[in-house]
Amino acid sequence: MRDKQREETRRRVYRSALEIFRRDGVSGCRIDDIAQKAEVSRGAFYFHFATKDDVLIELLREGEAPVEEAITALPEDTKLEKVLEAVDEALAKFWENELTLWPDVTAGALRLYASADAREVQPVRAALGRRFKMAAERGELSPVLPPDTLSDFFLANSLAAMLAWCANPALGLPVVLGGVSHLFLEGARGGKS
Amino acid sequence: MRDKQREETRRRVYRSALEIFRRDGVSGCRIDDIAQKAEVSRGAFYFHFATKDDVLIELLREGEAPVEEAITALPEDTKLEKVLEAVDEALAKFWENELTLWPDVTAGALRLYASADAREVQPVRAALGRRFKMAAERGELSPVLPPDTLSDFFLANSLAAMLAWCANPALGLPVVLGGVSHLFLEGARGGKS
DNA sequence: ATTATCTATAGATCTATAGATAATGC
DNA sequence: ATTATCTATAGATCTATAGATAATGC
Repeated sequence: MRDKQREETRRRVYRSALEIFRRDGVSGCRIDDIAQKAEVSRGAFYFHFATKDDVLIELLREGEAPVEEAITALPEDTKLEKVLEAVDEALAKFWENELTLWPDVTAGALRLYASADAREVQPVRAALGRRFKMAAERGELSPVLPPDTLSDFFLANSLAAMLAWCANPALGLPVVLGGVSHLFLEGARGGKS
Repeated sequence: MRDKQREETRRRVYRSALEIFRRDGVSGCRIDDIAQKAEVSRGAFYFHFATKDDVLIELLREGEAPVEEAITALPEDTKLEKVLEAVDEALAKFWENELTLWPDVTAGALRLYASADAREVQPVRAALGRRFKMAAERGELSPVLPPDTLSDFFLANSLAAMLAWCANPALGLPVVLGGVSHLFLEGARGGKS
């Protein structure tokens, strides 16, 4: 009962915060406005979230779920190329309409990964790492670099692509992600078909 | 005389801000401490820099100069591989000891590039774009993607590599940048030697 | 009775701006 | 005289925390 109440308030604060972020920008908005929309005191915001960035990190975590599901939904022997296509599609679907928030989300993510808490659960990283390993065993990848490293490069690459897309959104997120992935795979294959 | 005075104060505020940023973190530090170290009023900080991020953007701009010089110092017919090596070296030299600041610098850069001011001078982007174009004419690159696009991908790639390096600095920045560039070139060549 | 959730609020810090000072232009 | 640089400070907003309330555990 208490748990339910807390989660309900937390979600209300969370959704209100994202609304206000989209309207006024993350750094420009006032916590008071978020609290007012959620019909709680300003203190309640800080009870649930230490900073504005923590709201964005929760959004980032929610965005990981569909990507992880897209990976695990595929048979284990799926060619890596198809796995990466699925990742791109899931990423694009979730973030395509968050152009305004994405720079701040990334900034928050950076602070998170650079901090000590980076050792927390990273479901997408783990799931994708497994697929890269299997692909390497099937001979789909150049053996020059370890599959773990390649997997991390791929994710960093996609992140960078989304930044590039923010600066110049005309191309559309699916096209940008697809282009970068193609380039990456060419390099990772290292001459192999 | 007035100009000289202003620039001197501005530089003192700039250097003090970076010192305090490194000591207390960007979001954690107080403007008062910066102003006190620079021996000016807090208002003087805001006179020269609208926000803390603007100080970081100035650092980013200063970091572009040595990279641009490293590019233009090479003969025009230098192989692209050598150009990228020079870029990596200049990047690593400037940022290697800024591990603490780099996540915040990137975050500031994102806000800049996502904003309307993104149309400002981007000397590195221009200089590197020229080299990619010349390399394409010499047949060093796959003709699948336009050289401009490849050039932007390379920069985004290096940015992503520096993020990855922040999360896991054990490898050392030159190694990480070199690895990513190698991977990129393999892909950009598209099977060509 | 104890604890988790949230409110109310004091004190810290920031942002915006009116005004002081000294250099510049005429 | 006018303008650019900087200071002083009022008002806005945030952060930290003491205390109220209501659910939980015994």
